[in-house]
Amino acid sequence: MSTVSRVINDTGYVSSDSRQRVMKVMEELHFTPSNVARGLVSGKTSSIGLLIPDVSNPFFSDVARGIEDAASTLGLSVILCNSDWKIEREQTYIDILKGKWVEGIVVVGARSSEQQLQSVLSGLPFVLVDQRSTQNVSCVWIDNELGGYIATKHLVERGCKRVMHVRGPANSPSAMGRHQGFLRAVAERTMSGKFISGNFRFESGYAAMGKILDDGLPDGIFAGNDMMALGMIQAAQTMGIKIPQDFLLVGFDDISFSSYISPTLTTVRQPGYLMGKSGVELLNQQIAYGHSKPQSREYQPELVVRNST
Amino acid sequence: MSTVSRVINDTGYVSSDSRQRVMKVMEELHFTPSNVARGLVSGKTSSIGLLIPDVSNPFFSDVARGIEDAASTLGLSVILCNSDWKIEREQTYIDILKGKWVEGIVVVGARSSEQQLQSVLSGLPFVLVDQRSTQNVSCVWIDNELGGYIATKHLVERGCKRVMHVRGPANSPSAMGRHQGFLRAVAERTMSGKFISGNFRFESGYAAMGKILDDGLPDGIFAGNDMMALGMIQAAQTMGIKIPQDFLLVGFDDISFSSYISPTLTTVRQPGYLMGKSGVELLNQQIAYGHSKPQSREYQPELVVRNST
DNA sequence: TACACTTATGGAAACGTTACCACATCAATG
DNA sequence: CATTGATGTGGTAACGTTTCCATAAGTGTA
Repeated sequence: MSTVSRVINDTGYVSSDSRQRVMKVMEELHFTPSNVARGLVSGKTSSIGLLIPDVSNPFFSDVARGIEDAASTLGLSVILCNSDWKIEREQTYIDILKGKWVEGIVVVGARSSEQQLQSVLSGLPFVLVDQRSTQNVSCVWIDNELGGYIATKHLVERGCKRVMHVRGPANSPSAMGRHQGFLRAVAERTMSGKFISGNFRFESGYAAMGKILDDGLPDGIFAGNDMMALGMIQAAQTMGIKIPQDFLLVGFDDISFSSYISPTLTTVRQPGYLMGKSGVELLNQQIAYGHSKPQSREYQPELVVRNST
Repeated sequence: MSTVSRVINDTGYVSSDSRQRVMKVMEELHFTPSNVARGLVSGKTSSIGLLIPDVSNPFFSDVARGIEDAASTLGLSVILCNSDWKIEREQTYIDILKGKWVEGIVVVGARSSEQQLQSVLSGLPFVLVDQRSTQNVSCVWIDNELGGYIATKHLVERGCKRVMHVRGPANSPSAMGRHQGFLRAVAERTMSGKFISGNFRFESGYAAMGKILDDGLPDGIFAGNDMMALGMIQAAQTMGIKIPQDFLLVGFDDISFSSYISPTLTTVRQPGYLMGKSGVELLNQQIAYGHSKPQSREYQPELVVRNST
């Protein structure tokens, strides 16, 4: 019924008499308008997709929370998709999301290349979060290179002579950026910058500590993220190595646990919640204003000094 | 076109000639069938709602991951809703989810009463996770009372004479159960069981440590969850109190950080991932087999002994 | 030949909305 | 009085599928 539609959407002319009658009946029948039917006719489903490696990872769960909060404010629902960093799962989820006519997708820390995403999504708005765009795509990111530089410089300024980096996985742009920042800071002082590779997980930080000890302990270590730093702290504790007495340690991310652990961890803050929130805002602009020019939002990495240095 | 539908759903009679032609065209046009239209006609949207207090909380993000994995296996998408423990937001989200015709809802650690949920959902399948049902509703839970008992008994067996409990918020059934288990264990030894209240967050554990010190330090503390236990560890460290030398500490949940911190935390394990997974399985049974008898799945709390005791 | 059954195809209704158009009433204006 | 504009109401097509029905050709059997 047209009049019912007008009442629900508060559009057009409706006499207050009809309005009241309609409202009363809706109340009685516990009537909830169908978003599905609405979506079919209008093409707007008020849903967006969230493609993220793993919500149970503390950094990503922060991002996810920011995304859901912002989306909720805009009246958008979020469909959660965990890709586990697998391109194949990313593609599968994208197909599903397309079938659901989501209005856009927030892609967090994806493995698929931008070309892949663009071609698969074929026109569906999307935003990259925690990843810089080289093409013409909206994105939210921080300058990982600068972050790596800041972290390393902090170690040097604290008087470290031999610094090391435990970097993230080879195929991660973030890990790459931080590593380059590390190398730049090291080069400035004509120091050598040794590094070993991890996978961003606690266990790999724990394991790294063993390898490092074999090579002789440096006096400063920059860990590619907080989870690995926590692993290193735990390993050091087990080995009787003291932080910051025996070496200084800097992490990256500033997940909440970094300030809950002992020693509290000096780290480079990445505002996950905010980045998620911004991602949705940019996405919403694309959705609302059609194919406007893609925008990027860059956050500055920020050193948070705590007890580990 | 009927034939296209038959090809897509692999149903009815289609000549291999037509099938090939249809598939070829679908390929060329990058055709993805619309779940929205499908949902409208069939009433099945292949989506479920996830109503959870806060995904950025480590225990819940584990649960959420379990839920998404299980749902994905069953071909269901998950719509994420963070309620922040607010009844009002729970209700709002439920209305939204109903409008979206989700096939069911997994309700994790809700504040709304079962009666409220049942009346608002009016027939829509749902499952309670991390909460026991007193009505006739499917649920996945652990015996919090037993968990509290085990934790406290462990302290007593380790030789504690004066034990205390830092419990969770008054309106949380989990907090209540654990507290009761604590009281039972204490009563068995005719000990007095003092307690103070927190809100399950790190900060409240940190704050609790201060109050406890004013009253004189007990030799064993059972914290209502791991986050508060971590807060207490951190506070103790600041105050120069040593764990387990000065007092023993037991937590609850076994979030991953409990084994990443120093001292590693003795705790009562609650299998969040599995509980989420089971929740979806029970929900799916309700969805698939109509209103079959509600089932409940109970997990046993399990003591994990580490260095804090 | 006549009948039944299998295989194959397309037409039409239905799902629950919204957008658009047609129409009706009433008051104000010239 | 005729015209205009504001106000209000209901009919109908459309969105993209699936389900059901009608139809038709081909094959085997009595």
